[in-house]
Amino acid sequence: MLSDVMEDYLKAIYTLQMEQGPPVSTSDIAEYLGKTPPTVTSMVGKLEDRGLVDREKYKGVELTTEGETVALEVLRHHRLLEAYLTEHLDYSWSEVHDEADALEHHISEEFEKRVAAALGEPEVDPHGDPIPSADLTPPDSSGLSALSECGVGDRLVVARVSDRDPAELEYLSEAGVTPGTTIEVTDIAPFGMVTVRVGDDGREQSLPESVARTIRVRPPDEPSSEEVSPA
Amino acid sequence: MLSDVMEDYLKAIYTLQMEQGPPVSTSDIAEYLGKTPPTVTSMVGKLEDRGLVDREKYKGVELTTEGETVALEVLRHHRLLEAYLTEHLDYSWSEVHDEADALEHHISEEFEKRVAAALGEPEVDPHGDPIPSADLTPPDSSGLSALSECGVGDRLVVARVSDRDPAELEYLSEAGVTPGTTIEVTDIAPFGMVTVRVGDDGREQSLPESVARTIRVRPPDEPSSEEVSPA
DNA sequence: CTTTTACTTTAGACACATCTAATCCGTGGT
DNA sequence: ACCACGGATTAGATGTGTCTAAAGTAAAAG
Repeated sequence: MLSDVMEDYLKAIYTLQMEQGPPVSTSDIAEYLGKTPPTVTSMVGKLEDRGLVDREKYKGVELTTEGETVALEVLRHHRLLEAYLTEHLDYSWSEVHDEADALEHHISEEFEKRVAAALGEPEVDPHGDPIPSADLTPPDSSGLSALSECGVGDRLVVARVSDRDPAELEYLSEAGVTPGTTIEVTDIAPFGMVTVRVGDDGREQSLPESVARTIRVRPPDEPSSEEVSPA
Repeated sequence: MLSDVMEDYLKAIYTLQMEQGPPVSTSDIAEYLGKTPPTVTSMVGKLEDRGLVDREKYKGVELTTEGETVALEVLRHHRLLEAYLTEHLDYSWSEVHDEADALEHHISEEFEKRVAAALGEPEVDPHGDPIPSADLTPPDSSGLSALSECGVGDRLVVARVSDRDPAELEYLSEAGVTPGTTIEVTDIAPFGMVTVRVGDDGREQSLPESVARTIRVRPPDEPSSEEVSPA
């Protein structure tokens, strides 16, 4: 049996691994979770004892296959909940994260199944994040790049936005920068501020580098993917 | 801030007070929650420090108004969840209790509001238990009696059944003994076994005293109440 | 090659919820 | 009245997750 807290650590390590690749440092985990580094050291030790992470002292940690499976399970819960709350309980895009965080550890396998069925076995959540499949094979996120890495003139489709900061989500929602929307980069300022033309109505919108870094984009058209359709 | 565990204690004390009236004994709480008596003594002390229960040592405890409000809030969550799971996620009558127990401590006020709205502000859950109103005034359960206290020949309407034992619920569901159903007591055996004719199809069903004690009934017809209608 | 600096880990403490073992009421039986 | 017995409480220990303060390590800067 794994505690809620352990699940949170595994989810955090997974997320950080996705963002920066392994190994993940103690202080990054601490900052991500709002804990102190000694707390993280202690917890990571317990996770190692259970075979959920590999660790090299003073270097960092990496999820084992088993640890990754747990993280994917939690992430599946989280993202199914986000999708369900948005679709069936009238939550807005920016409200769902905290609710899903609170509930993700406490739903049964049965609940997970029924929510997935009610949604029609979706493959992405409202933010565009991929929902791990029921068999918990790692989802493939290749083919995406960060908006902050793109150049002026690039035409792109928004694939994913971060769900961590409600204020940022609110802003992006207003701006029309949502998964499935086509955008074009019109300017990049020296300090990283990216300006984009959004969708068909030609609105221009500037985004600080810190935000652009959290937006994942893919090339437009090319009939390869499926799910997202501009509403 | 109150822990999940404290909420469970308050809910347990509330339930026991409803069943047997105050004060509630340490060992009854311990048995209800599956804890040992010293654990309960210790927890009850903390609840007293916070002004949630009144206690007389070696006698028992009773909820304060504040403690009762917390219990009602938790109960409202629990019963709204039971109703929602049954109505919108295809749960059966007997499956909902454990899921609701796990989730009741972790839903936000917002979630509570939206679930209540999605259900049309219901006043009873699927077992017939009254759902405390949003303002948390104590629900009125007068006018109900236990099936085990009734006499041969009585015609009654089932008002509530206990949601504690899934096997019992399964059995009652099979038997057609559900809230809103009209029944007639046809026999009472010396050791308390009650036999009833159920609904319109004249099936007879015998229920041990331990079960009959958990079924609450009210007199039939008399246009006074509203919500339950035999489906 | 040494020193500084940034980060990590160890040490020690605390709060919570739980247990077992031992002690302590209070009441019902004699 | 007394005493015994059942139930309640105290005492003391355990496990988890957290913190602050102190010590340790590794890598960059001089």
